[in-house]
Amino acid sequence: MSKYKRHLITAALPYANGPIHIGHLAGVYIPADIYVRYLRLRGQDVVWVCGSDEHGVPITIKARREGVTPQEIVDRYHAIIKKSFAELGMSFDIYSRTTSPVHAQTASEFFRTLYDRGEFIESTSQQYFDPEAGIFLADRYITGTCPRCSSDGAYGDQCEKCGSTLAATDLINPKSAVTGSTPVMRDTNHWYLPLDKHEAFLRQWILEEHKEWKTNVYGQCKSWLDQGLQPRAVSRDLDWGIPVPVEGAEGKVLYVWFDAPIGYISATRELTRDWEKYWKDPETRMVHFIGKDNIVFHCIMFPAMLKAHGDYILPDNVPANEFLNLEGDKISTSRNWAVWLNEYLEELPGKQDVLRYVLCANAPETKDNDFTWKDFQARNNNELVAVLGNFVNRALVLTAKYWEGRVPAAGRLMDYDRETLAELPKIKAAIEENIENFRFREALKEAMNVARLGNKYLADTEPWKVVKTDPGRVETIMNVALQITANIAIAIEPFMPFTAAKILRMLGSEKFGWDALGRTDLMQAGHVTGDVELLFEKIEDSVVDDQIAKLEAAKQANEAAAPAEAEPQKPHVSFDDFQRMDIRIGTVLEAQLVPKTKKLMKLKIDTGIDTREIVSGIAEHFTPEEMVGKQVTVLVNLEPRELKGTLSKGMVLMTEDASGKYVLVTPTGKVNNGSTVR
RNA sequence: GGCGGGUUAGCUCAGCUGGUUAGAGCGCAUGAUUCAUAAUCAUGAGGUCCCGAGUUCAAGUCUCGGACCCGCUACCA
Repeated sequence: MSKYKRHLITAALPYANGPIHIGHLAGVYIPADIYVRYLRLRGQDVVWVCGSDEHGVPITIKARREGVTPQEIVDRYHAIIKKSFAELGMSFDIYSRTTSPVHAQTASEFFRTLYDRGEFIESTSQQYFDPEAGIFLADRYITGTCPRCSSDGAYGDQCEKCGSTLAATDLINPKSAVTGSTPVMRDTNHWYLPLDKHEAFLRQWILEEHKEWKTNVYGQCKSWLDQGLQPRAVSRDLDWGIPVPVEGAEGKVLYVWFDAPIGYISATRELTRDWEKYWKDPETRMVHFIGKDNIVFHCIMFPAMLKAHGDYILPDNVPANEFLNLEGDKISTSRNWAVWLNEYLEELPGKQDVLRYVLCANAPETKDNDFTWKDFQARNNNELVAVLGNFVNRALVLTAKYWEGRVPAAGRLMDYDRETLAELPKIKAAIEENIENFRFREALKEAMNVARLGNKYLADTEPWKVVKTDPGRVETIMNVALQITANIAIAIEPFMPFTAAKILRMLGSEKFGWDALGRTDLMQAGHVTGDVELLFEKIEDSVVDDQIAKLEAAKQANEAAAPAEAEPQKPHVSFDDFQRMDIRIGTVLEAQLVPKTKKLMKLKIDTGIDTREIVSGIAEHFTPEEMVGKQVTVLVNLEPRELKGTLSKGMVLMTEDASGKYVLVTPTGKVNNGSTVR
């Protein structure tokens, strides 16, 4: 750390299509906040930037589904996210957004610089253009008749009826899904960042020079590098995003993964005129806090972009965390299986530090971890209340009782006093060592050891007894206890800033710097402490029971209300089109898993016409045993296709339930094999 | 299937470059204590370190094979 003059810390930009949940917090924001607060306490020059990631396709889809503009979607979630972060005490220097004008300018300039230097591969192709909307159409926004199976409603990238992978130009009678008008062919360009060109550099930089990165990060990078990097497209045909700053690129925007990391730069630029020294001076140390899903973008793609640009520094470390589960299940927005930060803050007011503590103590640093409300309660009651809150309370209550809140003078220290106080610098060193190596849960444990030390000290010295025989000795004991209390306020500040502030209020002290940690003269004799209050309160069973019940209820309500997610209707087909499909009822005679695949099952089906083999992607939802004997609905004249060595002749029709499990479409009564569906 | 990560006490996790009786917090048991939100302190009981083979004087730690879990990716017509 010492060889750097300043620090630039980034936390992954949350995607503005939903609120923040505990998984985001435990994986990214709480560790980052701890790290930043620590650096600031040490008096380091540090800038922490973040903001909402507001471009990309999912936001446009959500907007369309709700019948509002993408801007309305991102405005809504940006506001929610920003507010809840602030309430939790996330100490960003700036929380910006990628729809800001500064970002548009920054991202454009960045792209343009690479473009002008010839860092992109430009690939020209013929692509459909919607003359009515005035935009190029992404493949998926074109529909038409499939050249293979003649069905209507095929998409420009593939036909969902026959499964053929198509080029949009193959479609017969193409239509724009945006306006319904007939698109025309025009030349269009896309830009690719040739990652392969930077492979040698990346290999050296990561695999040789950053062996200290976390094993998951290093391993993931090595895996990508060993497989060989490919050019990656950095533009998309979309009307939501930063326009590609090149003449004739109407209707094209920067790919969200090109755009988003530049958001870090933009945010810094919005924050300070001095932004360049944070991004371009090699004496700046940059650290990206992210989740494991972002490793490739932050370790391969963004560094390649920065390197191609040439002026920028590269990250010194990318401490990616694993994922947090909730009550044994994956956190899922679509299934509403999550603890949302904005709701937590409303329902458990004043408990910011409890959440910060629990999520840090249980952070998924090396592997996926589980958050349970029972654990939340236990950590609050058995650790925060019993160990930390209790010690601070004991020290202050005794002081209030014996000397009306006046700090007593320390007399002659006994060996045990000295030994106890000598622990403080050791704990300080341990916290530093752990935080600097991104081991926050261990660091937090060390910080809590200060309170444990205090509890033990009081139990061993027994001031409540000694006061009857040797009041002078008790003055020394309580002085020591109060020094320990002041040390706690410093040690926990990065982790639990609200509690640290509360302790300082109770002590009647101003904030100490990190260097004060370990000192034993923080509380001066005669100083009068403030009013004593409880740091934490016990959490009753009913509180966590309510939260668990809420989770279950939300999940069930979500499943019941599943139709809200129904796909929009596809374009009309003619009766003739429908009649071309030959759908029959058949019976499964045999079923077996296809070896070396996860999803495929080979079925032998009596269709009434014949007995044929069909390979179906249902192995994760059914066992072969339960398939045998079932009547199923089969599209029998689907063009045969070879799958894993078997010619699959037809398709078994399925739907899925709210949880995503496949459900067979079958007649309600027994019918003859070969009966047609019409 | 390919690749990455993981598998250590009831629970959640540490164990760095292989080396004495494998650690911590919580939980549990017993005892002490009463200043404190019945909180605290001490002591203790809990482990075939996923399985198998190998290298080594010595393996939780290295090598090979296998099982299971989580990601990314391919297969889903």
